[in-house]
Amino acid sequence: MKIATFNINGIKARAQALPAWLDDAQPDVVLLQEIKSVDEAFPRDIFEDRGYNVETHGQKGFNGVAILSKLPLEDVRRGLPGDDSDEQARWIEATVVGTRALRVCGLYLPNGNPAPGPKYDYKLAWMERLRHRARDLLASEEPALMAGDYNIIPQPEDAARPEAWHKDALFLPQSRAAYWRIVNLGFTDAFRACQPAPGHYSFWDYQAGAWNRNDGIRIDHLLLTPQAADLLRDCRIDAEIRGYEKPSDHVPVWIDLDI
DNA sequence: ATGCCTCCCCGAGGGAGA
Repeated sequence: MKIATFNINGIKARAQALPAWLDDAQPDVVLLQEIKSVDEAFPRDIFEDRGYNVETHGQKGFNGVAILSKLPLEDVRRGLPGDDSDEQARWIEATVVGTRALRVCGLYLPNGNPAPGPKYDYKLAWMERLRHRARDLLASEEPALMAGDYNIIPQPEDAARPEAWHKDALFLPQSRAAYWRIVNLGFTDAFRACQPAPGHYSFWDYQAGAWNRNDGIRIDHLLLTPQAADLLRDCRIDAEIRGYEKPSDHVPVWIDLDI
């Protein structure tokens, strides 16, 4: 089973590039971030015509997450637990019903800049809520994953120019500590498990020719529970589509699970 | 680089992103 995460930076702006990638890559499940659309305006037909079930958790203007799945989806839940006053659409989860059930969680973790400030406080608070959900997910002892745009550069080797990010919310020690506090509960970073080498990125800024200079960062991650990690066959980044027509600033990261 | 693009809101220029 091929499962991808992809921050598309607006469904309207990606109405060509996203289907083109789907037709080429043929993922079974896709976790989308930054759909920047309300549920009613999401172009479900594009995906249903290709055999995907579609579940969205959108909001007007920005944020918004979705799940596409060729297999049935059950027990869909929207919103990260822990703060009923949080109205930002950054979390959706569901069970993919195949030969064996797989719980998939799609997330768009807050950027947090500028740090310090209220946006950074929100990021750290959101990560603490994420830690609680992660802990419960591990306790289930089922194959499960949390995948999406984490807005975290885990290690210096995950940035082409780590020195440029030292004061950034994506790389501050406090941000990385919060990320590792979650991973170290018992998750496997699927990409690092398959590819130990530095120099692999999932985001390149639109500005200053970042793609042409390969000035990237790796911030889109798939974290697997032990029961899912046991099924991991491969993990790759489809970097080449960053150079295609009207790309997102992120590219897809995907895993192949033996399920 | 406290921002060189791009996306969204709308129907001008500002917020947000990373």
